[in-house]
Amino acid sequence: MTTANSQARGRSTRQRTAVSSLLDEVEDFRSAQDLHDLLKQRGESVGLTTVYRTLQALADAGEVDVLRTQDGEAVYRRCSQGHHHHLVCRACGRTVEVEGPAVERWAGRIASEHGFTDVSHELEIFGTCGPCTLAARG
Amino acid sequence: MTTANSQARGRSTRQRTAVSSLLDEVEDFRSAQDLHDLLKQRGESVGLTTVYRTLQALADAGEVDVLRTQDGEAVYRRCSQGHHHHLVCRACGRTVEVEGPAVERWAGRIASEHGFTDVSHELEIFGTCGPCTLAARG
DNA sequence: ACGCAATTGACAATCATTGTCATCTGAGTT
DNA sequence: AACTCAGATGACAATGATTGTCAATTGCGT
Ligand SMILES: [Zn+2]
Ligand SMILES: [Zn+2]
Ligand SMILES: [Zn+2]
Ligand SMILES: [Zn+2]
Repeated sequence: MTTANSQARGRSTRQRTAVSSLLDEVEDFRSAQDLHDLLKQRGESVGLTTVYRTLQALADAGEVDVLRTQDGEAVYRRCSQGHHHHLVCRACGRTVEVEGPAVERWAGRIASEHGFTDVSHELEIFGTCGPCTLAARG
Repeated sequence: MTTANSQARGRSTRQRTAVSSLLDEVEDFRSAQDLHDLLKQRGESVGLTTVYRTLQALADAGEVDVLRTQDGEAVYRRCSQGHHHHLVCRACGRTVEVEGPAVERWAGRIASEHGFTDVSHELEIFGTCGPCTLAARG
């Protein structure tokens, strides 16, 4: 019989461990390619295809958040579990998780008022963080 | 001298007119490829490259809104001028423009609380519209 | 140690988007 | 109306992220 606790997470491999623990250390949103390069630098080389698949699996499992940069590239970040949004610095990528219960309610109400079902939403706030604001002033 | 009123909009060509007036008629978010196909159907054929360039110009001029589908494809729609958000059907693209003054205030407050400046935000609500919900039930 | 299904990764394939560049054309000028 | 030429077009190639393929590898239960 299977050891019951590994919640449909598949086998434990060197590659998955490497990707997962890298995500624990990096705190900004990063592309699959970025993460792949970082792994190579650290000598924990993992095939690019595997990086993509692992990230996808983690995203499906809700363990990482995915969003898209302005040019459509997917970027990943390990976030806290519950539903939340992001305040992201355009200059350096610094990210703060934020919550807005009122926004959640508002979105749900708007959607149902218009007869939409199976509702979800995406909300990101972009700006220039304190340090970057200072840096930009010289 | 130039006729002064054409606000840096470039020349008036058959192709640009075709794309622009197509956008007036279509009310959902559509990809460049979709719009290109629609034009072909209508006998107003326009090169795909030109469709892309025209959409980009319109987007830069703030005359169309752009957002990305879940798989990263850019979709375009002629919207009203002011700041607003969208309620979009995942299945058919049907779109409703929505406003949320409270959300605007919330986003600004959150950002300044964290020392961010030059703030903007993106907010889209996704769901299945009434007709598509019915269709999905058979 | 054994056996096999899950996993990996080099490589090819896909697909939206952008770059190239020879050709065409809008719109002033004569 | 004919002339000019910078801006515009479009067929085609190139890019770049992501996904598909499949033979070789490996985790893990036996
Ligand atoms: Zn910053
Ligand atoms: Zn939310
Ligand atoms: Zn619909
Ligand atoms: Zn807003």
